[in-house]
Amino acid sequence: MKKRGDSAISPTREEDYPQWYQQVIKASGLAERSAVRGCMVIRPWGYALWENITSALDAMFKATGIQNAYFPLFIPLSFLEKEAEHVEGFAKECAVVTHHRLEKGPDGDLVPAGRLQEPLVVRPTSETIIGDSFSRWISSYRDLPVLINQWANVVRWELRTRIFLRTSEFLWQEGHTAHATSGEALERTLLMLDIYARLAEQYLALPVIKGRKTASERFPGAVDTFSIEAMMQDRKALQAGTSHFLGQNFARASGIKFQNAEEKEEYAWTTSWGASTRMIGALIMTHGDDDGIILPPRVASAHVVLLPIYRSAQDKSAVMTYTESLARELKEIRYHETLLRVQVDDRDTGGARNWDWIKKGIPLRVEIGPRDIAQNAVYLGRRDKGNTDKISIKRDAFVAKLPQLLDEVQKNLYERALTYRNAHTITLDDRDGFYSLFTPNNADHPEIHGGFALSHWCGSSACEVKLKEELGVTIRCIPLENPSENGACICCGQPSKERVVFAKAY
RNA sequence: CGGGAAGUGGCUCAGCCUGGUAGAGCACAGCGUUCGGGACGCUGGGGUCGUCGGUUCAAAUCCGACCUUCCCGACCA
Repeated sequence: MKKRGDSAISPTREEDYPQWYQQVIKASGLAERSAVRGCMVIRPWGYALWENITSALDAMFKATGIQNAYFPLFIPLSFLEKEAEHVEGFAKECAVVTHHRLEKGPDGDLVPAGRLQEPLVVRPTSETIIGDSFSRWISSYRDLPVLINQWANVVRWELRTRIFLRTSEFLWQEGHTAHATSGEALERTLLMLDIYARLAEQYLALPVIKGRKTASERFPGAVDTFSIEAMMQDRKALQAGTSHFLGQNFARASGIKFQNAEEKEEYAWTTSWGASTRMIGALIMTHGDDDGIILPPRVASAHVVLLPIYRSAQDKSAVMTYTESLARELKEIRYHETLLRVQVDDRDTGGARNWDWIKKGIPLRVEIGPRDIAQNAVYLGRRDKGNTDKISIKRDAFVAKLPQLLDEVQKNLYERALTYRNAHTITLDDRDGFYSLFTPNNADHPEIHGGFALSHWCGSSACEVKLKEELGVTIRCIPLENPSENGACICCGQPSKERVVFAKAY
């Protein structure tokens, strides 16, 4: 027997967190790097997870009156030039299409030909092209609100990519709405933020902080940006969804005007909001352990795998019959809004088979052998427990308890994550303590350190810049549910009325 | 884009300093023995050593350029 380490993934989180992240993804079969710079291939196990996330989100959107639509991948360059701050923020890091044909070159290679009169930008986000449609769809207050979402891919030519967290191309949804009043638009902005928080907490088992971004972290062209922020196991913050109140800035840029009930012409008030495949990165880094990823049952690519165990051909036929009948029975069981997703793995690959599923993060593993059949039972392992922590349970009881069992796993994951976040969220008022929290002991190979610091901030961007330069720490958000409290800025000591969340971030 | 490291069968890597046309472990296929177990034995398939160019009788090995990946930083809508 080949000896392996105590854990399936090497290095462990403690040893090298960034490397652990890469290895966990590789071992899980969620995704892999592609031949194209900075772009990933999402494999079936990862795409199933994404589909479960999207269908949950999509249902929540539609429940609030959102309709899906689709807009072009290409945006005329001039569109991006319409909103001044938007130009500032998006001028860089875009893929640009300049030609529309390939011709055979002198060496037999293909060379671009047919130069476009106006270059097309591969959408980094679609405010401008959707705004163009909105400007034609809207002419009266009776046309409002317009509530649109699109599921799409976008391209941002990031300099440093990381699978799921920041890839050149990624999948997301972007919602765009237009309203007759500022108040209604703001309400929509916050409603969508709530939906993201609900998705994170109830489906992904990620505790998040809802908050407002500071001016320097705001979406270019937005009046106000809100986000949900989660803590990863290296104690860095990850923004898992954003919702923007755009005021009338984009309406003005795209000419989205309407006549109000008083017959006066007005610009519409717009919002935009998005969540992406990055959420999968958040899920991996929040729940993963040194044996791989752990999928929360509400979105898991599959809920349970049946692992038949047999020796003789005779055993095999009995075990397979039992396994298949159990699989059929399980597939009928409802779990929240779906049916149970059941896998049967009858490969004869010894113990490696069990480890494969551990690394894939499936919530429940069920072994079925002659011994179990004799007792009309199954042998059950939970991914949120140790890999040898398995129990025998009567088949009937197992079937009856399954949804409840999955909910226990779901709850356990959420509570573990919340406990971790709370343990590393520190209320800090002294500057030295703040600096030591965010300074690693080994600068060349930083250990896991830091956390969320709840500290006062005077409101000046000078202090933000200073802390970012000296510590690499930024204000992740100003929590929405924030008690008013008098204090002194952690950086400059000027008076402050509330605490904000400081952290290192992805 | 700046600093650092690296690119050799699917994966992890050795070989490179001291040039002579490829190795290991894992994975994979077949057979046998096992088996509630990340099993063992035997046999076998698979790589023109990131790309292009240079030096040389000869290059994975030396030189140059480029590409890509990873880490840190800047950037991150």
